[in-house]
Parts: sequence; C-alpha cells; structure tokens
Amino acid sequence: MFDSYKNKIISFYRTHKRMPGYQEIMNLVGFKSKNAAYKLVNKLVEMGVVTKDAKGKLIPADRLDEIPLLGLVEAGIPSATEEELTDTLSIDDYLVKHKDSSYLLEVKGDSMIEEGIKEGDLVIVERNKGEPKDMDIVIAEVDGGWTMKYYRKKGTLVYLQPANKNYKPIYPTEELKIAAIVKGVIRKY
Amino acid sequence: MFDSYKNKIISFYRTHKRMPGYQEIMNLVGFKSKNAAYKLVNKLVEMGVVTKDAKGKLIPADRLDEIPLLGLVEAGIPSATEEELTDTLSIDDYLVKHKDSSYLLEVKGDSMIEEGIKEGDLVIVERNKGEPKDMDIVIAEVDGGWTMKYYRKKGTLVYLQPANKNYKPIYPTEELKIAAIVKGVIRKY
DNA sequence: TTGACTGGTGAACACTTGTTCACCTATACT
DNA sequence: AGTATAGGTGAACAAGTGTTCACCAGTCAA
Repeated sequence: MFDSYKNKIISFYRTHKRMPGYQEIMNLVGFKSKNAAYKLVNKLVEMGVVTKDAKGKLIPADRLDEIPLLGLVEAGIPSATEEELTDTLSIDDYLVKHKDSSYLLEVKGDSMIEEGIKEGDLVIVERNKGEPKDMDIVIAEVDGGWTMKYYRKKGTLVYLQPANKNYKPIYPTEELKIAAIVKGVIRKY
Repeated sequence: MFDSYKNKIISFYRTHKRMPGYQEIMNLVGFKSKNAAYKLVNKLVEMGVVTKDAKGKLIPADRLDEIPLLGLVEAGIPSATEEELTDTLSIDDYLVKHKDSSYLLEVKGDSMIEEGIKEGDLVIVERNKGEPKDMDIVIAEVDGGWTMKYYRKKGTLVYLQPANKNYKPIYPTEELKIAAIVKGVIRKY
C-alpha cells in the first residue's frame, strides 16, 4: 500500500521521461489533497528513491537509472529479501565519458577475437582524443578501408596489430589515419 | 549563435537531470522575454532535439540519452560535418530489458575467455527468468561457490561447461542452483 | 484514558508553468 | 522604394508549481 505509491511514481518517470508534479501525483495515487502528495514525496526523498533540486522540483535519484552492482561472480547473487545493496552503477555513465564525441560501431570479423571482441559486438569509440597510446585499440584507415586493431608504437615505429594469431600486423606505407579510440565493448545475448 | 542555445539547454538537462522551464530558459540563454524562449523551444521541437508531452512540458528527445550508431567498423566514421546520422541507441535500453530484475556482476577468472568474457568485465544478469536454454550463460552455484558457465542440457543430462579448454565441464552431484542468466557483457578500456 | 504519532483532507500563498496576442526592430529580397 | 520575414520584447491568461498551516481520523503505546 506504500510501495505501490513508489512504483506508480517510478513508472510515471519511465514512461513520461520526467518527474510528475504534485497534482499529477495526487491523481496518480488517488489522493484528494496535494499536501498528501507533498508528504509522500518527502518520505521518498528520505528513502533516497527521489531527490529535489534547488527549486524543489523532483529529479530521479540515481538509483532509477542505475543497476545494482553486486560484486564478483564468485559472490553470487544475494537473496531477494536482503535488498541492502549500496553500490549501483549507470552503464551509460560508466562507459561514456564524453557523450558528444562518442559513437557506437558494430564489429565485423574476428581480428580482435583474442582481446575478447567478437563479431556482432558493439564498440564505444571516442573521437578527437589526441594521440593514442601503445596498445590502445583504435579505428584506423588502411588502404581505403577501416579496421579495428591495436595501435602499436615502439620508438618511431608505428603499426597496427590484430588480436588474432592468424592475421599479420599491418605496417602502414603512407600516413596512418586514426579515426577514433575504442573505449568500451558491449555485447547482448 | 543558435547551436549555443541548444547546447545550453542540453547541458542544463545533463546537469539537472530534468528539462528547464521557459523562465529558466530565458535566464539560461539571456532572453528578456519568455516568449522568445517559447519560440526557441518550438524550433528545437521541429528539429527533433526535444519533445513536448501532452501538457506542453519539455521532455528530452531520445537522442539526448542515446549515442549515434554509425554502422560497421569497416564503414569507418563519417566526417564531422555530415552529421546526418539517423540511427541512435540507448546503451541502457539495449542491454537491460527488465530493470527491476537486472544486476551487474564483475568477472573474475578466465573460465569464459573463449566466449570473449574476460576478467574485469561486467556482466548484466537477469534473475527469475525461468529455465535457461542450452548454451545460455548462467550464474550457478556449485559446491557452495558461484561460477559463470555455459548451461548445457542434452536430454535429461544437465551440466555446466566453461569456455576454456583448460577447464573441465562440471557435472553437478546434487541439485543445480541457477541464480541468473547472463544477458550482456560490458567492458571499459 | 490520555497522549503522541501517522497519514490523510482542505485551503491558502507566491511563484512558475505553457501559451497567446500585439508590437518592435533589423535584415534580405524584389 | 517597399515588403516580407526572422527574431526579439512586453504584457496578459488560466492552470500548475512547491510549500505552509490548521485540522481530523485512526492506531499505537503508556
């Protein structure tokens, strides 16, 4: 009878992509007084489900966008009852630092298979981030086509190395165009 | 002089986690009339940067939370100027279908290395999703500890198979507790 | 029984909301 | 010349915003 209130507000946020106002909360949960909604909200704030900003407007607590991070696989998954999980993580924020210069690319081929990047995976790449370091994974142009490889730099020698024994390193004949540096990998099953 | 307006509103959303009101937009971009903000907003709506809901309130267009999906690695990265990218993707929504039963676990060890899951990766797991299928990757309890393995089911025979030649399959002696099914993998560089 | 909470109603407040209309430039194009 | 047109100001509107105060019905413990 109380978690129900919470869930209604959360699902309002999920569908409307914004927080409800107090009158909207009234209608949402069936109160007849705006103040009842006001008190309900304050309780949700104390619980950390939701936050208010400087103007009192509701903003979603981090937790709504985030997913519980439970720890190591070895530790297993705690029982449903003890929901005292402190650590949560926003996948978006974890993977993407600079939203304006980040892009997703779909992986074709198996040239990075030993790095754990398989065909069909998506890689998050960041553009304009200066010179890559040795062993960074980069998107580079060679012979008019684009590939993903390790960026290798030993002294003045610069080349591209696949993560697959079956392929040979690529020593660029002309200039080596680096389009972006790979910052993350995501795979869906 | 106009993209600057757009960026100010977007960064307001990024920092405040909600859309500004019209008066807030005024102060944000330096207008002296609320109506100027109103017209600006309507232009942004036509551009698809932002949307209005039934009550006229602003809600972020999908694009703000999403990241451009450019296509295959082979296709490379389009030049910065031609920003006509239609396809965008929300990493969160892509990976997480049921937010309430999804959790993140950190991977230890190399037992799934041939599946491209390395130590330090995070896996997104979903709980309570019924019986796993053959070759699903699961979090299971064996001998009092938890591991991640392939769930194998051949007729009545059920066992756990690692994705690493150096390890042997595990044939459960007693009951096999499946805690969750792995739905995704994320890795940050 | 008394008294303290808890959770709700109802009304009031100053302010912000989204929206509309009339007016005022500039600049660009015939 | 004139005349559109894009982009801004200013004022007004009803409705919703967050917040506060007074009040009231139950439940719980002393």
